[in-house]
Amino acid sequence: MADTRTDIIDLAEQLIRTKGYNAFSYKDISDELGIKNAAIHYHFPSKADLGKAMINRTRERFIDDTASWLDLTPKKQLKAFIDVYQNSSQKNLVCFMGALGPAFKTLPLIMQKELTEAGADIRGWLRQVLSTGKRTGEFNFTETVSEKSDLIISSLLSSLIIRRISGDDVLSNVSKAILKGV
Amino acid sequence: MADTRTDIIDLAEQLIRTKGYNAFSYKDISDELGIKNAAIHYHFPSKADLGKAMINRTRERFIDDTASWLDLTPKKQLKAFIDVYQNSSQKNLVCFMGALGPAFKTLPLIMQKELTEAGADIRGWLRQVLSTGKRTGEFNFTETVSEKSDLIISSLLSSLIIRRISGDDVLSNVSKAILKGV
DNA sequence: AAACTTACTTACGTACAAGTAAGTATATTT
DNA sequence: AAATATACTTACTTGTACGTAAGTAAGTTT
Repeated sequence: MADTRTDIIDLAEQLIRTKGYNAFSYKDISDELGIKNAAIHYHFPSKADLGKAMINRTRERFIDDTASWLDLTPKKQLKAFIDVYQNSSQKNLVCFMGALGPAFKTLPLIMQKELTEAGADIRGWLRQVLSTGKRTGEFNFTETVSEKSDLIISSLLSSLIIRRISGDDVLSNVSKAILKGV
Repeated sequence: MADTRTDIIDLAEQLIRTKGYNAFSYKDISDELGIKNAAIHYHFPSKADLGKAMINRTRERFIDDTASWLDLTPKKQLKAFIDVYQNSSQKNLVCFMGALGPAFKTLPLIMQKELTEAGADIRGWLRQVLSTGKRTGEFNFTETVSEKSDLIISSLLSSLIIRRISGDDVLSNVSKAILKGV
């Protein structure tokens, strides 16, 4: 039983994370799914609606994921978080923030808003995990929580981008450096 | 004395680093410079030629910059390197790798090649600086040189991207974390 | 002075993108 | 059985992009 709407978001996500928002078209999706471009407009009147839906779905998945990690220790939560990037790295996909962030200003406003909120979700979660780990003594980094959090999230995000450019498994190095330094 | 060719590359660089390669057009440049789009085609027959020229100029600047830092200690060289990003952060520009990397596959082959080489230049330079600093004892990080190098360059690169999304001065945090951990 | 080069402009061509209005077939509700 | 909603297709409009062929005006070289 094909759920066309879901299929469209799936493909949009893949296209955005390989080509970026500005370089994919409804035709890329309609060709792949064997439908007409107007069928996509039926589900998502504008391209901005589709982009927003994709970001929103990712946000909801993140909330579900982190909820399922609640019983883990901070270090294991951090590892689970890194695993999400590992998964993307294997598929040679950049994350949605890496895909959409550089051209932020070109995005429709409803996408900008959704993206900013998604980023705040993720950064907030990571700070909270690092903070808890430091309090319980599992972590003993010397930087502030904000500094460490931004260092970690930044390095994860662009390890996927640099992989694109260099072909090297940058995430592997970054992941080891993060875990040694925490 | 107006050097149109240089003006075009200047604008292309700014546009690529704010909107990305796929979202800027010859019209953006011709309007701004008060010339016709065909004038740009005169200097750069294809958009790929312009993109390649912009990357190449950045490469050459990097080579000049690092050459001028040769007498500095590794730590001061690292600081000078971070300053380049600080400068971009103030102008709210992402770096060229952050701008072009995510949509790498959509780029013309001549740009892909130039970009890959530019990335290798930068990563190679940083590894060498870290390696020297570790040997002389100025640095005492516990990670391998490759791990540390990739951590640093990744975190610098996307601190500019996350700044776009969040509005926060992420680079300030990242920069402090890097210098504490080296 | 004739030939040539440089740095453009004018005027197109082709392609493709987002989006829309109207029609249609199938299933569901009343 | 009639009306309505769902999930599309057909056919089109409008806008913009990259790129090119041909022309031109101002130097520069021979």
